[in-house]
Amino acid sequence: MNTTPKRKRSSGATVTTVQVAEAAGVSVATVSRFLTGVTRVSEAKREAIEAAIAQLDFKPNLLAASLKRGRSMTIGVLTQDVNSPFFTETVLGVEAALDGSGYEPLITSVHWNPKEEAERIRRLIARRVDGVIVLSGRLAEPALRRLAQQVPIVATGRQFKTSASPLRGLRLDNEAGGYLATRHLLELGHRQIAHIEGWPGTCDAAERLAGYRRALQEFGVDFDPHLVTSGNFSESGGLLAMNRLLDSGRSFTAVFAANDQTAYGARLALYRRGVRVPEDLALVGFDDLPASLYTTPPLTTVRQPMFEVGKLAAQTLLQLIEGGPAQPQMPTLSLMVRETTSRLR
Amino acid sequence: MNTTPKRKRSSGATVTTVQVAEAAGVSVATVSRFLTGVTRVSEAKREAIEAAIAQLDFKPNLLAASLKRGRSMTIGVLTQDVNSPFFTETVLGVEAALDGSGYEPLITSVHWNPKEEAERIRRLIARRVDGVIVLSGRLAEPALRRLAQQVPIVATGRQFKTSASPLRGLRLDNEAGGYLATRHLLELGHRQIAHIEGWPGTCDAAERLAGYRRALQEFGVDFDPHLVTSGNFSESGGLLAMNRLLDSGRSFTAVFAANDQTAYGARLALYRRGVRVPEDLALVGFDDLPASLYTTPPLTTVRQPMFEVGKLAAQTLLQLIEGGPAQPQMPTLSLMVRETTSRLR
DNA sequence: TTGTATGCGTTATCAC
DNA sequence: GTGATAACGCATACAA
Repeated sequence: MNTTPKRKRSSGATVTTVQVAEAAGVSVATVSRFLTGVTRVSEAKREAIEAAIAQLDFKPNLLAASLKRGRSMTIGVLTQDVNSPFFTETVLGVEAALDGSGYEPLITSVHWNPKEEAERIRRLIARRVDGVIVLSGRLAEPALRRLAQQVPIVATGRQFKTSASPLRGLRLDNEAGGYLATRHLLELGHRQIAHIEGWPGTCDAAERLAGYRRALQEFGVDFDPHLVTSGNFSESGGLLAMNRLLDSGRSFTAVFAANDQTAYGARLALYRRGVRVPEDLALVGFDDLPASLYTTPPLTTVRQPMFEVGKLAAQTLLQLIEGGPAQPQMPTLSLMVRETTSRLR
Repeated sequence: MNTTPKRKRSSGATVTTVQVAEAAGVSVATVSRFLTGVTRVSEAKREAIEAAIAQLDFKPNLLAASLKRGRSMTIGVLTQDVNSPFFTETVLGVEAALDGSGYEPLITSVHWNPKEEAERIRRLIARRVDGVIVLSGRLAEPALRRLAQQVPIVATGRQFKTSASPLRGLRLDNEAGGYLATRHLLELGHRQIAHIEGWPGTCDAAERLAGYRRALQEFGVDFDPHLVTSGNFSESGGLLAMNRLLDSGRSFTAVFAANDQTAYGARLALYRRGVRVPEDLALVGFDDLPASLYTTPPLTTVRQPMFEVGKLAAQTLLQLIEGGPAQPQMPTLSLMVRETTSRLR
């Protein structure tokens, strides 16, 4: 130990259970019992301890407790982008589910970087989190499975082969969402429906496209590859894609964008060119971000119940930690009909 | 200890430095030195330790290290709403500043609730975080100052009387922002300029209003209280306020909204009534949220450099932790002229 | 450079 | 119900 007392807070040295015990005239064990509530403590000692704690301004050290217990009562939450409503809404759901459970979330963001993702999980494990929730992770399944041997993991937006290891995937039916969006347009009379894809190569993008194709087929509309152009789930991607579509010379009366952000970008491209929505062109998004209620006009979109997904992820993880079975039932997608779609005239 | 081994991971019992030391044929101290890098270790032992670590799949326990060191190398970040771009952008700045410093952020959200805020900080202290960053906190100064005696705290969106305790406030000049927004409208020829206030009673709201009044005065325009109506920094508040303004019968050609979200709501009210922006009415926001680049049309707004604020907050906190002086220089606000404002015709 | 011994603050085991 | 005491896993003062 240093002789100089390492710059402590004003109150001087840290006060520990030992000092509380001394001041209260009991043993540390009793103080600990009082704190954890695991065993009954007599009324007299209880009061003495309470007084001592108040007088000394004692704050229990969770670090020490966690070390001893072997559990930290924290769960790590990895988000790709703290700046995206899509993720933050899920985090809200996680927080809601954890509230009152005794567990606390430890949120970090990894910026869509799989290497950073693995590194973060390792550091969380080093911190001895009791479980990890990965939102829309990009880490390969084998790597994830290896990590799951050290700590239970629940990942959203993914599916895994087996549920042997404490690893669960929570995946919404994106194909059904794409189908819902496209069918809505078809029902409104549209037949020339373009699609701005999501990030090429991702499951989400592929499944939404598949749903789009299934709806077309169901209505007897031929699939036209020229009406499909790729985006990247971002506003700028949507803007560029919309411009490409407009410049292609193909005619179309509706657009299904792979997500809301893509739709926002597409909307701006249309505004710039004086194309009215929905009079000249119908537009449907995917996600139902909070902002979609206040776009001009409010966006028709497929609602992803991310709050519920977050809640479910946390509940599933808790079950995994307790050693339960954990076979979660996924919520379903729904269509939010607003003002960017109207009957074809 | 339980006789049942408390459900350990597949690899069996946790592997510690002791076992690594045994396997490598050295002492625990040497293993520790290898891990921390505080002292040189001979090449031979170093290799032996590395081999042992790899073979045993050893993961250092940060909890134990933190307990021993008295520092956890984590800093707590309190955000009011993980779901708001305003906060999440600040968090990004914090992460950027912390990156490479050895410290890791521990993010939690407290939903604008001062009681929860205090409780969260206490729990963070229990976890022995080395510092706390509070984003737009609502906790009263005395309470905050008391907590700051236990751990250094940096709070954004606030100012404090003295800098005696390890507590710093980081506040942007909101008055200057309100002035900037209003002057822009005045320069475009507008004279009847309405204002939708922020949350009544908050500093931010009051200062932005003050800036609005100063600009009016500077241009010799009388302040008309009927052109000011209160909002609450949210979309729905902006929508309601805009409707009130429109229904009041007063004439005005421009609106300065207290923040971007308010402007989004106002924009929707205008769309619903067929009022064109900016042809019929100019609109200015405050914050420059990422979404404001993609509204229809893109929103003219006052940019709050929240990323920089987050960075500055983290840097200031780090200095506080090291015991430095820490008198941060705040960045300034700027106007982002986009497409919701035009010259009065 | 390396090893020994001790302690960080708490919880859990055991005997009373 | 209560009190000694031994861990939890790691870092460091000290001696070598």
